[in-house]
Amino acid sequence: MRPILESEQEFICNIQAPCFQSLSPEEVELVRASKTQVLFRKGDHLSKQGAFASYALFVINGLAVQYIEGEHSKNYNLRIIQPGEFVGLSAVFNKNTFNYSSVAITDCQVYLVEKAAIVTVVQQNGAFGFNLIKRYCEQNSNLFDNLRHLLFKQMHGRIANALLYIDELKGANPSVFQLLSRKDLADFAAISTESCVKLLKSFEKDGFIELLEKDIVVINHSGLTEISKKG
Amino acid sequence: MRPILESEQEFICNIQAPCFQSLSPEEVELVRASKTQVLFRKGDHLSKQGAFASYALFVINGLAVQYIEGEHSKNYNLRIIQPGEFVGLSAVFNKNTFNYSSVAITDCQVYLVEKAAIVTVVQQNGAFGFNLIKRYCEQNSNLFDNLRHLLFKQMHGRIANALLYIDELKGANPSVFQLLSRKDLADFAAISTESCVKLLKSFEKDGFIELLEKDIVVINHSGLTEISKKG
DNA sequence: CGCGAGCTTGACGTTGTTCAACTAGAGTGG
DNA sequence: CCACTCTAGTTGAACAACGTCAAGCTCGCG
Repeated sequence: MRPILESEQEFICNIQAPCFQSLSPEEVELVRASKTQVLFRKGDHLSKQGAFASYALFVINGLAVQYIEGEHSKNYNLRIIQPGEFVGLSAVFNKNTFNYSSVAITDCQVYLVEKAAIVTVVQQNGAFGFNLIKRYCEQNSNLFDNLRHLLFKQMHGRIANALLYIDELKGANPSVFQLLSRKDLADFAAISTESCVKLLKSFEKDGFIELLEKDIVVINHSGLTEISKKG
Repeated sequence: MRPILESEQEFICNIQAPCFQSLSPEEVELVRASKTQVLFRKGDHLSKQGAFASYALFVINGLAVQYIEGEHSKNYNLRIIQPGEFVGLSAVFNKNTFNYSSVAITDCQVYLVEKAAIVTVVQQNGAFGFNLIKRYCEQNSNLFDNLRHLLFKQMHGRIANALLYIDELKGANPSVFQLLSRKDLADFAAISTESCVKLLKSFEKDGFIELLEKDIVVINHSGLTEISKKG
């Protein structure tokens, strides 16, 4: 992770992301003034569960995995963070600690925006707040979906679901699967690495997927969907 | 569930709840105009997972259980909704369906507020939006906690946690435990009713709790906390 | 060439669910 | 007032799902 100077032309991004559109020029200036741009290297932590946070992160570029940490290096992967998404917003409004960790799986260009700036803008600008609430709502819905899967599906359904989720990202990012180890995959489904391996093999045998080196190709999309639903 | 006329003096509540404090007189009027007051009877559904929602609910009075529905009547109880809390806000900003169910465990006086009114106020009034975001954040944090418990703790820890959670509400509401069946309790910990019964007995045997008729008294608070932490 | 990390496989154990049977109280109708 | 049914609670035994362990394998890298 290294800070990036505003002068390094190639890295300067205007605050053009859709979610900043509703800001007034002064508000843009405020955000711009209270942000730092940082490059996280593959493997770096963007956020660490439980750590104090005086800023929120906004991903310009790259991919990261958001996960919950348990004891004994048991993690649960919630989602893959893509460009245009916030990380650690909750720290702004609530606890001022991150309630999840996230780690870069490719190099990531990220804005760190100071909490105070975000709070100010939200209070001034209803439209921006509205946008933020919508994002929260979406996150909330996703958490509910996660809970539903964990509670009511078993291994097969959960892995199928994880595969389908990651496969969706393949369009924008053809190498997603190569970026993830078996343990990473297992952690998306909240199962052990060994079970993950066994299930992948059995899915391959049954013609649902193909395992090439590190890549995974979904062959029978609807079949997997079926499994994911049935549990 | 029955609607209540504004003229029924005893049921008229001003919008005095803390979260409405930041509204301007016109905004208060807007909310007042687009709300209905309803009495839900014990056992009525305040919200039904998946159902369309054109309104959010605001609980004035009474208790309800918020839960996620799975197939085969397997539910997971998320929390007990108390006076002053919103239900179904996510429907306002996001999907326009409820992503959880909730059922009254005592009679509940509730405001139904039209989505449009809330959206308008949020967009106009940054402070109100800010407040709402904070509530969301809190809900989010709670969901993370729920996930953490489900993922990393086993039966004993989960039930201990559920007992402690409900016990906290006993102050404001001495009869909470009587309002909940063993299945309800089990659903808070996401275990089977049978396991719940067995665990309660064993906790009683070990002097952590006392089982009286339908009430449960926590005797060894710190012991339960220990169990809840250890898993 | 050797070493270590990630992957793979099968045997075994644990956790917690399911099933079936039994009990106790609460209502209901004759 | 007594059978009756119905629901909630209780118990133990059988079973399934899944994790853990131990061992071997492969491939990239020093």
